[in-house]
Amino acid sequence: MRSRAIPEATVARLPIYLRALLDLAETQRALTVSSEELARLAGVNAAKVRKDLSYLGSYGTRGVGYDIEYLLYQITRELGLTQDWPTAIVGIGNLGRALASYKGFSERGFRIDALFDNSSEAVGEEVGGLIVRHLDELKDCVAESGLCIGIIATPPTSAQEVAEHFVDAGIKSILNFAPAMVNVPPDVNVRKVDLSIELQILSFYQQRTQAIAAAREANRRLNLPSA
Amino acid sequence: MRSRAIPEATVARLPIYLRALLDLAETQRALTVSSEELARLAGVNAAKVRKDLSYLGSYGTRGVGYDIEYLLYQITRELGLTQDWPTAIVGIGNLGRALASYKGFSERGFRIDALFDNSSEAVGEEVGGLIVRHLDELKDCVAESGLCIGIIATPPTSAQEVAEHFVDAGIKSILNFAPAMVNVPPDVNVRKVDLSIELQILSFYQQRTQAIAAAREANRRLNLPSA
DNA sequence: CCGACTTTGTGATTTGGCTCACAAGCTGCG
DNA sequence: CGCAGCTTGTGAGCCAAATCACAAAGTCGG
Ligand SMILES: NC(=O)c1ccc[n+]([C@@H]2O[C@H](COP(=O)([O-])OP(=O)(O)OC[C@H]3O[C@@H](n4cnc5c(N)ncnc54)[C@H](O)[C@@H]3O)[C@@H](O)[C@H]2O)c1
Ligand SMILES: NC(=O)c1ccc[n+]([C@@H]2O[C@H](COP(=O)([O-])OP(=O)(O)OC[C@H]3O[C@@H](n4cnc5c(N)ncnc54)[C@H](O)[C@@H]3O)[C@@H](O)[C@H]2O)c1
Repeated sequence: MRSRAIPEATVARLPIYLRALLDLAETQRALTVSSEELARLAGVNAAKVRKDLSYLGSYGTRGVGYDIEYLLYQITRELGLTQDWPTAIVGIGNLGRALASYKGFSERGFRIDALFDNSSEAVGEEVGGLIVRHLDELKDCVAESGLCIGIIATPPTSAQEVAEHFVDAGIKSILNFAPAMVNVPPDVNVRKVDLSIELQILSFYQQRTQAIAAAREANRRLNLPSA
Repeated sequence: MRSRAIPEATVARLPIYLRALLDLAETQRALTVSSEELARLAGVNAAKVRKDLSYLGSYGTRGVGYDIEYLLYQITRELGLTQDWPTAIVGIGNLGRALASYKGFSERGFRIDALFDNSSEAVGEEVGGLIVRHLDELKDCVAESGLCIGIIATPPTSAQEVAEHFVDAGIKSILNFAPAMVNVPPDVNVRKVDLSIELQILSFYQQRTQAIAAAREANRRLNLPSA
């Protein structure tokens, strides 16, 4: 067995390769793909693709490329997507509803199995083919149906509370959409998705280029050489 | 003027500090905050906070900490959030609707100003106080109301097409929710948010810990020393 | 005003990941 | 079979970012 330490940065790219390979497999233009082409599809450079794939083992053939089906299988296996991951969403508001009715998750092995809320309006409602249950039922539900992944889609003020419910129920992987930090024991893995942050980063770079353009314009008017 | 090159990693954390500071400012417990406390609130370590803030200038006071209001203002300015950024969403389906009715964006200076779709069902409908318009009107609309940021919330097959509409209309900052690469000219900034990828990364680490637990269990049964 | 204490700001070092460049290895053809 | 042409796999060097560690600069109590 080789060194079983795949760099984090590589893990984060495997799903991108996976998607690109699925697209390739569908359009059946060829049985193999070169690191060059995969790089183009994934939007990274070829050396990075090769290095990333080399952490999984030597699955390519020199002079030919990578067998698409085989590579698909290996990445799927490495990411743990050969099994389904029963997933629960807590907080069935605007975002929770969108997530609950999204087909793309189950296509990738994430079966949304249960929805929870604590408001009497939401509980009992049907969303995306599931009945919304009360948060209090979470623990029993995890015990019964072996839920593995928890998604937080409540307002930020409730995020910590919901995280604690998840931890208490034995869930070890949490995806948090609320713009708030949550504290959990070290054996629980939390990932945060913050959509506002992405916009703010865009804002930073856009402002910067606008500022540069404005400065250049000002210089031009003053007949100074551009910096 | 000091070295105007803020590391990317720092830029990505500024919004996190901003949020933490806003929380602090609301609960008015103190006028200043130490790097230690800010670090705790932001979920990073204190040295990193200090180094990040030092890129903006020396806004702290030794022995005391950082003035919350002043730091808030500086980060806001640095991120370009002293102005509003008129934003458009294309693709008013499940996700687009959730985004359109989300109040958190406008609170942070991202005013959702226009919604577009290309299906006759969606066009004309009212969502979050705005009338959905046809994608063909995008260019005129950008010219009129100076839209700055474009959000793609269409299926992946349409992502490239929508991106080209944005580019054609002169938009320089794009946030892409569709799981697909888009190619744009180098002066356009695209950020991608892929929710499935986050789940897949969780899956990887969960599978890994499960595998380790299973191996340990197997060893125990065989009366071998644990690895 | 002094000395104990707190907290910043930043050089120095370490770490992790990216890129380059090329030998190794495969294919196919004459 | 040998050679030309690809493409992988990976060591080496490079660069950005994380962390460390501490002097500098402030506060506060007496
Ligand atoms: N809607 C978006 O597009 C969007 C975008 C970015 C971030 N977010 C974030 O996602 C989260 C959800 O956003 P939303 O727009 O869906 O909000 P929402 O107000 O529409 O829905 C929140 C839901 O959570 C439920 N809830 C509240 N406290 C709860 C608790 N303790 N236990 C269980 N359920 C609880 C509420 O009953 C409600 O149904 C928020 O944190 C928001 O900041 C949303
Ligand atoms: N819904 C979710 O929770 C979720 C989660 C993760 C990712 N996504 C991604 O976000 C995107 C949108 O998801 P959704 O669930 O809202 O899909 P959806 O099918 O509900 O909505 C897509 C909308 O885009 C419109 N559209 C299609 N082609 C268009 C075009 N060329 N120009 C303008 N409008 C067009 C459609 O008319 C529809 O209204 C998808 O790419 C999806 O993969 C969604």
